Amino acid sequence: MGLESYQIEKVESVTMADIVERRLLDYFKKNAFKPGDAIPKELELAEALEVSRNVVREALSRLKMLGMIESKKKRGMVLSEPDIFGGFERVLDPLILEQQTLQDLFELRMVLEMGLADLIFRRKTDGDVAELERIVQKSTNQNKASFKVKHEIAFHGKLYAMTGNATIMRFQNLLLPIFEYVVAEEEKLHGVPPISHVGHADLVQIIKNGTPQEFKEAMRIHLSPHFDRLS
Amino acid sequence: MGLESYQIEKVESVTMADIVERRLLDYFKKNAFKPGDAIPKELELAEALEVSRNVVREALSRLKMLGMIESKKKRGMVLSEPDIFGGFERVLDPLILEQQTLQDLFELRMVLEMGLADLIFRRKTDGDVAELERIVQKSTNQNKASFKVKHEIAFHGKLYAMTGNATIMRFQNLLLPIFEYVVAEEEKLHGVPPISHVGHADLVQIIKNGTPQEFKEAMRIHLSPHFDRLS
DNA sequence: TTTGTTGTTATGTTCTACATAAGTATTAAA
DNA sequence: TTTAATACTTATGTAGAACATAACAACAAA
Repeated sequence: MGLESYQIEKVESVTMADIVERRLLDYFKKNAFKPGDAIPKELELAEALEVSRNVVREALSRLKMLGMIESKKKRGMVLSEPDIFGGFERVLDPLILEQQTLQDLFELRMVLEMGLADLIFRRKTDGDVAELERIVQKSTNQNKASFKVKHEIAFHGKLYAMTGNATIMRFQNLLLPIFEYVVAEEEKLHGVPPISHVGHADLVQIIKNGTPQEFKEAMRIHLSPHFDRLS
Repeated sequence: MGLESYQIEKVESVTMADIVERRLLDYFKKNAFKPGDAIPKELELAEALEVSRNVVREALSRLKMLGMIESKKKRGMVLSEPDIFGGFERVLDPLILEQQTLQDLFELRMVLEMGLADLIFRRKTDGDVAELERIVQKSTNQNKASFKVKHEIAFHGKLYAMTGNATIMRFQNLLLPIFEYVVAEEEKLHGVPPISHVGHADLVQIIKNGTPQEFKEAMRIHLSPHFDRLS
């Protein structure tokens, strides 16, 4: 019988900084702290938690990284509106993420793109459509690979921008390098995917005169070369 | 003319820990570090960067929080597969996020839900459909509000699970409390939204016998009470 | 070969000291 | 009295030393 049958769980050493970090987060939630609220001084926290100031500073440093805490000399520290994707951004390195996670993120971006339709149609303006047409226009002449990538980013980026949702916009921008990395890896293995039957120009026409339903179907076809490669 | 026209940017004090954190991340990327690779000792880093061991430890502590680094006494530290949404999770407190961000995340979850169709149809199994039917069945009798919430979570959670995408699954689980919070806030303002014409039972039938296109439209109608309240 | 001992080493934790910026109070000048 | 310059105070930022602790390594004992 192998060792794994004993369900041995590896002992991950929990440090004081881990505990203090957890305690601080709980403390903020329990007391309904809001951005702008002052939080106790380092020495007070150290005393209350019965750890050294150093440990407290390590925990605080973590929350500062997330933008959750801001500190000024003499004034002390205040809770602040965190950068919601700050931690996510730091971790998004294709080299350190598992292949499966990269694949998952690739799919996630496609899922987003498919789901954008209703927001886009709800919030599109004539100006938006005009700019999309301008973007498509510029790409008809160019053929260089580097330009094509830029064009892809400009077009799909504009689609996200049209949702009027800054958070979704930011999220997709973070996902973009992962998407490109996975596409490049796929191309190494299976060659360049066939060009889709539905291009950007078609999508723009649908946004201009069509319906969300048509857009969803068109986007599905547009992305199908990628979709079809999923396991 | 207001001050804002001068584009005054607030001076955020950059600390040594901020710089060292940045340097470490760059260092890992530049040298193509992979999970499992050993990284220099604290003292070596401190010496190389010409800062105190304390500062190095603050920066390392941040990366440890993200799961990017693991350390063991004597053995030293190794790079490791980070928890991709670890930082995100810590920051997801409705009380400290801006109202607009909460709204954005609410929309993001709906966008996800709309976009799931193709993945679900591509990967559904008979067992999945059976379980969905079981979930719907159980809800027909119950009426209590608390049960309804649980049922919502079970049903939509199962939909995400059917995508076979652990990352998307995790993401939606993190988004869930935000979604519920926003729904609760909306109900305080505008009362309980009208029940949609398309219920869970209808969605299951479509998954069983219908097409992705039908599912997308059905999901749109199912979510429309929420959608219609968006600005 | 296995088990026990001893030393070594890198991280974990604490303590002290001082630098620095930014309020606060005090004093001097108008 | 009001204003400006001054010194004082305080909380964070940084540095350095010291010791605790876990885990590896090497050797000795069974």
